[in-house]
Amino acid sequence: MTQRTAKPIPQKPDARDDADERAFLAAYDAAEFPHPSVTVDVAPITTADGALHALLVRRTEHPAKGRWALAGGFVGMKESLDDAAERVLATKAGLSGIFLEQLYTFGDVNRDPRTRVISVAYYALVDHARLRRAQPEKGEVVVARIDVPWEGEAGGRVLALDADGCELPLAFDHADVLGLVVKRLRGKLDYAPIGFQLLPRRFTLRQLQEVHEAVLGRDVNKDSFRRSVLARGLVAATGEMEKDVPYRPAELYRYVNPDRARES
Amino acid sequence: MTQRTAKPIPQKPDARDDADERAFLAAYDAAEFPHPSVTVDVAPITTADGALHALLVRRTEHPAKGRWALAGGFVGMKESLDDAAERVLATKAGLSGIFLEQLYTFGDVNRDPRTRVISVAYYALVDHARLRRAQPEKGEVVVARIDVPWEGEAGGRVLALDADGCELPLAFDHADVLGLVVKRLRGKLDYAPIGFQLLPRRFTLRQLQEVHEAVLGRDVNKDSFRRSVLARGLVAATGEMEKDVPYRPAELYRYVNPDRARES
DNA sequence: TGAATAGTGTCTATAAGACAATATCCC
DNA sequence: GGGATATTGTCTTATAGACACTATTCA
Repeated sequence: MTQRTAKPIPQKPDARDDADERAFLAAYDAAEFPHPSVTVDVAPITTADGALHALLVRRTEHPAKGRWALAGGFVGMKESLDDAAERVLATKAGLSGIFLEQLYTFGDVNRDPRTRVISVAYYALVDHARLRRAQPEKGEVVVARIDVPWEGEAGGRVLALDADGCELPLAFDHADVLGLVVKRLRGKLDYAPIGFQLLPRRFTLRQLQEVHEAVLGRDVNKDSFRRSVLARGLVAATGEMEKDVPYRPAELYRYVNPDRARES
Repeated sequence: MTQRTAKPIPQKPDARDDADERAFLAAYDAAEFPHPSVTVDVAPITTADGALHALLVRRTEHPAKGRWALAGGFVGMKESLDDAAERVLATKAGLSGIFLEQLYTFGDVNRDPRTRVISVAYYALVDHARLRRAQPEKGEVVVARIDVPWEGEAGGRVLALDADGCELPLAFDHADVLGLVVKRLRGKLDYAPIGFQLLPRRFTLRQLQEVHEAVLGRDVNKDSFRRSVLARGLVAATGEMEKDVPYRPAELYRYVNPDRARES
């Protein structure tokens, strides 16, 4: 899912230190001091109608009851952060097997009224049709348009809007999280192959361009976009053509991992 | 320090919901389930002799006693992550008032042999002279050369070397943390003003170029580097000149915040 | 045939790399 | 003066944007 995985820690073969360390660990009491709660919050993101959209879940319990939130949940004691994010995405948003990456960890003292909660935020990228079909095990979800009033490239104050353009009230600091998602995606789009994650496996170059425009929030030059995408060798033509379009159909492309080892 | 700060959550003025939520919060017991420990680990980074260096502290206690680690500590219950990082940097590394930014959160289940520990990693950028002078309240520190065997742009397996080129054994997953620091710095260097953080307030363009070369791990073209730095308006000439150099002295420049609001 | 978009070719402006020439310091 | 680096200027090359033109589909 991400490039971070634990490597076994090579232990120095020193018998005295080993016994010493075992004794220390046996006496260690993790409950000696109070610990904060740790949650993961996942923002499932897609593009549609030239804008970024996110799946939000309605909170049925306090705190922030009735507001809209990211898919979140507490991290289990025997569960890595990545695993927790995957689980939350599957149970709270009904999505599995999609691109998922850690974003940032939010740890201000009063960000949750219950108690001290530190939240590790993730974003998930998925094509629009799949996000529309997503149904969680229970609860109400909405695919909200994420509106970032233009503040340079920053991605500042964020609004979530429903299909009628009405603002959806967001829970906790989730507006901040979504703002940072937008900023991160804008920053990564140029050098990381993330646009493909927002499309079905086969796509036209125009669709890819529209994804880029939706993420960046501005038009991109058609000619140089096509040139640079093709020149970088990130896509391969399939020979198939678009169907059921009222104009000349475009060729379908697919994403190719250029040299096997690519950053996630 | 970073751009993330809590905004007050606007509460819907609904009297019944309010009372409802107060009752819920009063009954909430944060200790109902076991919680992981949360730490911050800070990597103080500088450049010297054409390479990245990091300040490491020797562990005097188990676990990983005797090994070298980042400056770390547990996050207090009434302390934000950023505040915790600042405190740890001041007490464990003897550095304050320098650039500090969150990197990534490491949460694999067995990354610490004591118990479940989730670590929010930060990096701090400081000029070389200042890092050399850093003295923590107690404990032994070293400024280690960080050696990243070339793996494309990735920043992979990492070695920490002392002044004699001997490998310093690293504690926990801190080699992974340092690898990600290098990768992040290489990625940000081109578009974020972080090179300046690794230099004193006044510096020559050659010094800035040497910083870029140390971070990127490769030579950069002198002419176009000077051109692009000057064209972007990120630096301003001071009129002062370098002193005590055995060749023609270069002009000293300083970093200028181009239009007030710049990302951190 | 007309509307709409796909796809190609060419020209230009801009940025990056290469290289040469001159300037300025210390020894 | 000699050695070293700073600084400026010019030429070449790669890339991005602009624009024109042809191609292909459906209505």
